[in-house]
Amino acid sequence: MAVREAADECGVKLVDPDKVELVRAALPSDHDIAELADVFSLLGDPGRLRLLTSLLEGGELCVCDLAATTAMTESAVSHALRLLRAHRVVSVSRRGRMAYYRLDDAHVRMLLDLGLTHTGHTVAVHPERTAKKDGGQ
Amino acid sequence: MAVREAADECGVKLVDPDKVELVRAALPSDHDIAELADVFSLLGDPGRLRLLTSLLEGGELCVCDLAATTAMTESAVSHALRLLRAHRVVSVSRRGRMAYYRLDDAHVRMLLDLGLTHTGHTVAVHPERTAKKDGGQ
DNA sequence: CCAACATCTGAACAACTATTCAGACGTCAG
DNA sequence: CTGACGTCTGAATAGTTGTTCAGATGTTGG
Repeated sequence: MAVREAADECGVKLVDPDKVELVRAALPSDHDIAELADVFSLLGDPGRLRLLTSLLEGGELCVCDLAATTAMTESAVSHALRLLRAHRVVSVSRRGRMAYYRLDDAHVRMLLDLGLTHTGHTVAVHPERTAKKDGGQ
Repeated sequence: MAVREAADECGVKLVDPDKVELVRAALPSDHDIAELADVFSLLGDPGRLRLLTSLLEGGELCVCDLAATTAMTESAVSHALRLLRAHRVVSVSRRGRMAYYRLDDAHVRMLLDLGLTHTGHTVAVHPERTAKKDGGQ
C-alpha cells in the first residue's frame, strides 16, 4: 500500500511524506501559532466579543456604559478589559474617575470586522468606520 | 456631574445613555454573537490552528499525516477534526480506510488568512492560493 | 476630612476544554 | 476468516477560563 517508512524526524509512518514535509516547512513557528491562537481566543468569548463590538461601534466608552451595552457586571467588564488591555487590544483614557476604553489594534479590528461581516447579517459595510460620531478614532 | 438616570430598560446609571442605546441597537443579536464567538474559539487553539493551517497549505491530508505536521497524537487530531467537522469547517473524503480532510469554509479560510498575514511574518501573500498543488480549494 | 462614586483587584467557584488511554469500528491483504 | 491497519469514540484527567463576591484604590464634592 501507499504507506512507506519515512525518517523525517523520528521515523513515523506517513502516507505522503513529501507533502507532509512541505506543509511542515510552510507552517508558522510555534511562537507565531501561539500568538495567533491567543488573538483568536480573545475574540472567542461572547462577553469580550460584545465588548469589542461595542467599542467598534461606539468608538470610546467608559466601563459602566460598556457594562450596560454588553449586559455584563461592571466587575466582569473590568476583568475582561484587563485581559484585552494586557494584549494591547484596547487602550484606556482616564478622565477623572472614569476610564474610557477604545479599540486600539488594527489587526483585531480587521478580524472583528471580517467576522461580523460574515456571521452577522446585521452589521454590514461601514462607510464611516474611521470618522465616527463622537469618540471615534 | 455628567451622570444622569436613564430608564433604558431597568433604570441603571449611565454616563452617556444616548450612545449606549445607539451601540446597543447596532450590536449583533445574542445568537450571532455566540456563533461568531464559536468560530473564533475554534481558531483559538494552537492544535486546531496548526491543523487548519496545514490544510490551508496542503489542501488535503489524511489523519496520520496531519498528526505528523501538527505534532499531535492521531487521537487528538481525530477529536479536533470531529469538532471542526461538526462546525462545517472541514470536510472528509473517505478513500479505503483513510480519511482525507480539507478546509471547507470560506469564512474561516479568510479569517485564517488574515490572521496569518498579520501575526506570522512567515506566511505572507499567496499568489497561488486558489490553484493548488493537488487538493486545492 | 468624609462620603459617594467609578473602577480595579484577588480569591473562590463553577464550567468548560484538550488530551490521553483503551478499545471499537470498518477496511484491506493473504 | 484472520490479523494488521487507519480512524473513530467514550470516559477520565488535568488544566484553563469566566464569573462572582468582597474589598481596595483613587477621585470628586461639600
